[in-house]
Amino acid sequence: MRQRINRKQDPFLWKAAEYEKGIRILRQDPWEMLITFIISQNRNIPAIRSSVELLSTMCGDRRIDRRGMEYHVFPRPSQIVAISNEGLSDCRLGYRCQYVRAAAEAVSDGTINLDHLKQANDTATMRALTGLFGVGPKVASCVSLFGLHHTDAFPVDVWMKRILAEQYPNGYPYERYSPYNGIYQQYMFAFYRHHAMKADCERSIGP
DNA sequence: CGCCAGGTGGAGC
DNA sequence: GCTCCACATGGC
Repeated sequence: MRQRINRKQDPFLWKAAEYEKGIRILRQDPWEMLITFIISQNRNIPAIRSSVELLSTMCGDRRIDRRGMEYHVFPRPSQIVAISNEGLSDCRLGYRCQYVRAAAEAVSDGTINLDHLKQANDTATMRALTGLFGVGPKVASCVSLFGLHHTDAFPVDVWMKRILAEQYPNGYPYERYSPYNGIYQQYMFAFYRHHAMKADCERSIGP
């Protein structure tokens, strides 16, 4: 995946790919990606995890692991549709309650078929996903990349906006890197976050 | 306490 | 098209 990155042409991406070469994109479940990324908007990671746990505990199937520990799997669409508004609100979803419900209903009643989108082209996929209430380009591209394995999907969140502004003030060469824009986005994102974290630590604890 | 968080819909231009 | 802004809630 790194072979088409030119060291002199794009030193930032080269270095990011070198540092983060072990990173992998999983083939996660598109339905779970859709709901978790809807939940993720305008929140930090601990708050996102909390809501996903609450939602699963509230209506996901119970299972017992090999050590006898009980846990809940991620709910199916019909299970989320069945939750009352009060129940959804108890998951601390805030104003995203209506987005989660709308998405669950659309998947549940067949308005959108996430599995079919695996074979669809990127444009059709983005159009279908952003047609859902509460799903914009960021969430749609995350579902495409992590859930549908569309390697060219390029999620732009607050961190990617910073990267693009700092490292690519004259524009990012999407065409050059197609169809691997999503893979390279992951290199850049991880690299930037790791260095931002490191910088934060050094500031707070000293050199 | 105030600001920010892996954004989006809606209003106004 | 584009630029503002409200939005619920929690972390720090």
